[in-house]
This record gives sequence, structure tokens and C-alpha cells, in this order.
Amino acid sequence: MEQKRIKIKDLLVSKEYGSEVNVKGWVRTKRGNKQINFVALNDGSTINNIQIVVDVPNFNEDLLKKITTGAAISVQGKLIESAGSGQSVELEATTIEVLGVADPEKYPLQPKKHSLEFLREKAHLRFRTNTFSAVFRIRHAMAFAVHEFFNKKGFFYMHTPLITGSDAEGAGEMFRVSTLDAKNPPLNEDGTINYKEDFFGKETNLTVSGQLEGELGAMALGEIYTFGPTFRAENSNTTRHLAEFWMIEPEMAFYDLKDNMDLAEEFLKYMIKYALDNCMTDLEFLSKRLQEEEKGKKADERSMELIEKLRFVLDNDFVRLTYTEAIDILRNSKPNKKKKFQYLIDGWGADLQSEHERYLVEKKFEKPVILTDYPKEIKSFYMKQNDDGKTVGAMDILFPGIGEIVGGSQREEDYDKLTARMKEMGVPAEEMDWYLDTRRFGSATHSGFGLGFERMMLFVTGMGNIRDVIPFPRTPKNAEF
RNA sequence: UCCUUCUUAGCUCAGUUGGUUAGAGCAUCUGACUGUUAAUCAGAGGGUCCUAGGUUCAAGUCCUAGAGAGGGAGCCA
Repeated sequence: MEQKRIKIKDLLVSKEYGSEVNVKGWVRTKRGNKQINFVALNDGSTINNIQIVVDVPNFNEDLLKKITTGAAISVQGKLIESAGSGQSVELEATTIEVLGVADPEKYPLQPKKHSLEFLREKAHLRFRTNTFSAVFRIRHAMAFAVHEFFNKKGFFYMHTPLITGSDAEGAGEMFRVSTLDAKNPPLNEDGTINYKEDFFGKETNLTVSGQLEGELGAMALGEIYTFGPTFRAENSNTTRHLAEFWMIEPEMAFYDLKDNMDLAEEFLKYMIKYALDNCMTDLEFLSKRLQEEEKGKKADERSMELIEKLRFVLDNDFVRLTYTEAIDILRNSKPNKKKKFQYLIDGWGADLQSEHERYLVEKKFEKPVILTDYPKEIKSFYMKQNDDGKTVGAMDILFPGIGEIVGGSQREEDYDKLTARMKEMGVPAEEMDWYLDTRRFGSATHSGFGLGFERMMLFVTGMGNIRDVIPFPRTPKNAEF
């Protein structure tokens, strides 16, 4: 009689030697000789494999031939203490069933190391590798940690729309949503497209941010957060941009900028701690992988060991400084004086380039930095205008190796100041009447921020390319699978 | 979008100044081996040298265009 299936993760810590169990999974490797075969089997529950010991004379030769890398098999067997070194337990097979064969001539994943670029082209199968199964188990844990953190704090998870009728969010190029015939759209008399005929009777796009809707929720429920997909049609080709990514956007009534920073720092540390507490075997694997990869580099070019890096961020306060202070530090910095920066800092007002952010985070302070109070000219219309008339209550959190991971602000709560700023920046107030109602009726101090989930994933897993921390990346010219 | 590097076997790569039949490691297959750990050893099969033009007696190698990929920059999360 077939036993109930046990997951390999549970089996590996089981001490019930002699018990009959069933495991199902995918073959990683098979090796051996005419008398004995060893099959490394993985079912995705853990990065570790169970070693199946096959006494060859007891099995049909054709059956054993079908057990190749990638095949799905079901094994009935006896759990025993391993006779070899390298694992503590193994499964002595009594019956084996091949559930699905994998032609070794055609199966793309070979029992050897593959490049991340190659696996990106095989994104539908890369879950079956150690690296990607580790990354996506951690991704699950991080998503769970997001909800756990906010739920514990009494925040409400709010679903903001993915299709938006507003094009004033001001966070970048948008993807049009339309059911009109692209070849023959209905036209107005002046030749422009008549969107009154479209599905929603107006121009609609995929959301670039749930923030504005999130503010509506916060100004009633108190503290809310969103966690959902976000779409940007920017032609960005970098290791840290996606056209479709997941963003977490908390929005809190009665929080000022400092409260906002405190929450963001606590949140980031919570996620890191969650990974350390729950994903250690996967982190250890990724750390080892990273170190192998960096073996070729010089000692001073190597990054801090992954787990050490996570603990370091967890144990240290983030540096907090204003934009103005940052400019002073940068202006007097060695690379600026020696003209090593590509963009030299000479005055106040310009946006920081990534070389400047990297200097602050990786050279000067060597820990995460929260920059606040940016010039109003380089920030969005909804940010709280400071009393100096020059800066706004913005805060960006910069992480080593990643750059900007969080962008947030205290929101402008004053109706007159907000509308004046919208006018200056050409934001159409008529379309935003619903948003302005929060300032008309019961306005109050409130703040929020956005965290790019995949950027957090980059940091926690130590992966170098954002395409490798989301199952099916969408980037310019690429929407496979 | 800009700058830059790359595209040769299933994978990772080598291929000299333009010159005979394009190589290696791994993977695959076959064989050997009674406990292997990326098993080991021996052998075999495997090529649209990214695509299209061009220069030349002769192009994987030089030139032009295109496609795709990596890295960096900008935009940002």
C-alpha cells in the first residue's frame, strides 16, 4: 500500500529510521554502477535533496533508464541513516514510479552550473534550479513578512485599482488600456482619437502608483498599505528596473516625516529579520554562490558576505541627513575635489546622480542612508512644502548596491498650497478633484512611502539583476511566457 | 534612449597577421567500476561560426546594416 506523500523538507529532519514513506519530486542527478544507483531528488520544499538509494538488481532496467535529470518520480522506500558521508538520512527505494520522463537530449537544464543569462531565457524551467528555487522561496517569505508586519501594526491592506483613469500620478510613462481597434480607432472631428467610444468612455492606463488612492484610504481608516503590481512604460534597461513590478505603499494619517522614516526603517529591518529567521538554508546557499562568483575579483572589490551584510543592516541605525547636508559632504569629498565624479557638485539644487548616492552609502557612511528635504523643483507636487520655501518633506532611503529602495514624503495637507503647486507644475486640478477633497474635508498631517519589492529582493538575496528576483520579468522588448 | 562589450557544439568558452578538415571543458550517449556527492576512468556522436549584404584568390576573423544579450548612464521603486 502506498504511503501518504511526505515533503523532503520534513523527511530530512525526520528521525523515524525504518519507517516506510513516499516522496515525489524531480530528479537532479543520478549516478552509480550496475549494483547501486544514487538519485538526488528535489521537490521544491527545500533546497536540499533527499538521496534515493537504488539497489539496481531489484529494479527493471527500462524503469531505471527513464530516471534522468528532470524526470518526475514517486519513490516508496525506507528511511535509513546514511551509510555514506554527505547526508545524514537517505531513502532506500522499494518501489519507484516514473511520473513524467524528461528526454536528457532535450531537457535544457543539465546537471552542471548554468549562467543566469541562459536561465533567464528558460525562465519557465529555472524554478527547478537551486538558485531560483531559493530566490522564489525567499520571495514568498518576504511577501508574507510584508503582510505580517503591517497586520501586527494595525494597518489595513487596501486594494487600489490597477486600471486608472488619471494620468496625473506623475510617476512616469504609462501603458494605455484600451479595447479600441488599433488599426481603425474612432476619431474626433480634429483627428484625435475619440476615447468616449472606448470601454471606460475615457482614456485609461495601468497604474504607476497606488499612492493617491492610498491617501484616500488613510484619511479614513488611519493606516493602510497597498501591495500590488505597478506598471511603468519607461524605456529603462538596467539591472534595477522592470516594466511590471510589485510595490508596497503604506500611507498613514497623523504621521509626520520623522514618523514616516521611523516606520520605513523598522519595516525594512523587519523584512531582513524575517529572512534571517525563516530562510537561512536558502540564504546560506545564495551566500556561497555569491562568494564563488566573486572569487575572481580583487579583495577590495568583493562585497560583504550576504548574511553578515543583512545582520549589519539589521543591527545599525540608518544615517539620516538632509539634502543640503549631503550636498556639503559631497562638495568637500575627495572624488569631487579631485574631479573624479562624472558630475561634479558645485551648487545647491541639482538632483544627486547615482555616483553621488553610491559615495554616500558605500564609501562615506557604509550603511543605509535616509536623505530628506530635497529641493522642491526635483520632487513631486504632493510633497509637504517646508517653511524655507525651497525644500519639501521628502525622504529617500538609499541602500548599498541598490540605490534608492524607498521613496516617500510627508504629503502637503494645505489645500491652497497644494493647488498652487499643482498649477506651477502643470498638474490638471480638474481631473484630481476627488484627490483634493481630502484637503477640503478634514485634512490632516499624513505621510507615506513606496518600497520596490524587487529591489528589496535584490538586497536580501544578493542577486545582481532584478530580472532574476521576479518569476517572469517584463522589460522593454521582453514579455515572454 | 545614450555609451560600451559581446553573439562559434546542448552549456561555458578558445580560435594568432585573413590561409588546409573550426577546437577544449562540461553535458549527452556507449562501456568500465559494489556507497556515489558537480562521482571517476575510457571512447563516440554533436557546428546555419546571430542574420543580410560587401571587400578579397581566400572571411569565424575585415567593412556596412539589422537583430539579440551583458555591463554602465539617464528616468525611478
